[in-house]
Amino acid sequence: MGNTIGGVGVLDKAVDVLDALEHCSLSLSELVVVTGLPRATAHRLATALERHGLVRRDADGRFMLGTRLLSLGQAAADAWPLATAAASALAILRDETGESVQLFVRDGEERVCIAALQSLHGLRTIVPLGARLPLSAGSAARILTSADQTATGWIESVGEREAGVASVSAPVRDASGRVVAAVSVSGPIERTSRQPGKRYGSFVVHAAREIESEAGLRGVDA
Amino acid sequence: MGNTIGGVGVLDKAVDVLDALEHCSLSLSELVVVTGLPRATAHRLATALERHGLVRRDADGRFMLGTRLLSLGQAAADAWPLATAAASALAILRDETGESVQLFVRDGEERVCIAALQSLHGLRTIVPLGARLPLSAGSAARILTSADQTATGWIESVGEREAGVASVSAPVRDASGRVVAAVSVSGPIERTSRQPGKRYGSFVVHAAREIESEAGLRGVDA
DNA sequence: GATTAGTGTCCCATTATGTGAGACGCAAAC
DNA sequence: GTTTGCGTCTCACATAATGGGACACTAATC
Repeated sequence: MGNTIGGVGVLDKAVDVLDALEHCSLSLSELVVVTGLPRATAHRLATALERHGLVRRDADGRFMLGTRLLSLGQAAADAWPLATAAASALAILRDETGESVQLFVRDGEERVCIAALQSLHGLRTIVPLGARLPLSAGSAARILTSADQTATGWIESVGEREAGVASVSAPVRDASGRVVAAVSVSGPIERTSRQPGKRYGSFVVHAAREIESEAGLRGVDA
Repeated sequence: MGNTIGGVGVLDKAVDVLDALEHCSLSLSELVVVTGLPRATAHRLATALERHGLVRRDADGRFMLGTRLLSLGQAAADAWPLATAAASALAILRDETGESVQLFVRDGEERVCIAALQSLHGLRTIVPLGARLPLSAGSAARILTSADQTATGWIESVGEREAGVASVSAPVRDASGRVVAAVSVSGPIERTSRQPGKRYGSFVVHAAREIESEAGLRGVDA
């Protein structure tokens, strides 16, 4: 009733408030505009969230995301054993290739970046931790959607998800062979060339094996 | 009505659910036990949270923190300009001292770790990002509570907050001189000695100055 | 096979709960 | 002084959350 989309219950509205605060701090009035909630309601929800540390206020009284989200975010990251297991392998991969590297998992009809390290170059691809990307484009997306073994063990895409960006991805599989994640290297076409797989493919595949053994997915190391 | 403490509204109960899931994944029945909520209510809340990505379910249907918290956590971290500004100074401090380093800010009657790098030693202090520590103990706590200038510019504590752990902290101040954060180095007494300030004090103070100029708190660099 | 105990899911009458227009106090701007 | 904006709080109202209990299902136990 009233609200356009995605918000009828208290909880939905509360999430709307958090969403609104995700990108920048907001005064109450701004919050009202962004969320479309009545002033009194927005105020009540925001202060309720503040009571739980999910929202905090700066010196000027503006609302912003609270510190509780730091620990919850950290805990959510820990809930993916893969992400921690992949840390060192990703660091090595980043150093080997010099480009940004990511670890994606499927989550519903999207893919989520659960670990990422950025390239040290000035010009680089940036995929922030927690970013939700479509399952319809990008080499990692194809890894996560197709159950097939690729002949090479990796898949490349050039300018598919975003213009000027190329990427190579390899599947991370569990003991039963199911794809549980995708490791990716991505960077500007100018550096990666139009055959990124040729250059980075073997590194990515090796990183995937490394992650599997580190996470204990494949039993014994090899 | 009903619930013991801290939960009467939907929102409070929803937060209870998130709290319950912070440390481990839970089946519905376990969630019921932990939160004290009726089965139907716990189920409704958990699935509602799932709809928003704040909760997800593994293959067995167990509830755990969702991927949405990754991006919210990331956004919450970005909301502290200090944390990002401090990144390089903290890395240098960690390398100089070899010990774990943290950046704390006051949040209500607690202090929160908004940035941390762990020592590379096997034996090390671990203060996870987002950790909430008391304002009553530890060198960083004293920095955040006392507005005074210390003669040395740093404060040390030995075995105060936790046995066997010593730490040195220095204040990070804004343009008006108000303490906005505390930089800390902490490690096992065996390595830091009982006078950690002597060894690390100047490094910590220098890091604090570095963070101030990087964050633009002090106007011109110096 | 029948029984029991344990899941997760869903319904629906009841009422507790959140609602939001409007009043209020306080600044700063005009 | 007046006006305009802000955040905050109240309170009669009815919407929206509630939770006991029914249901389907699986896995032990008899």
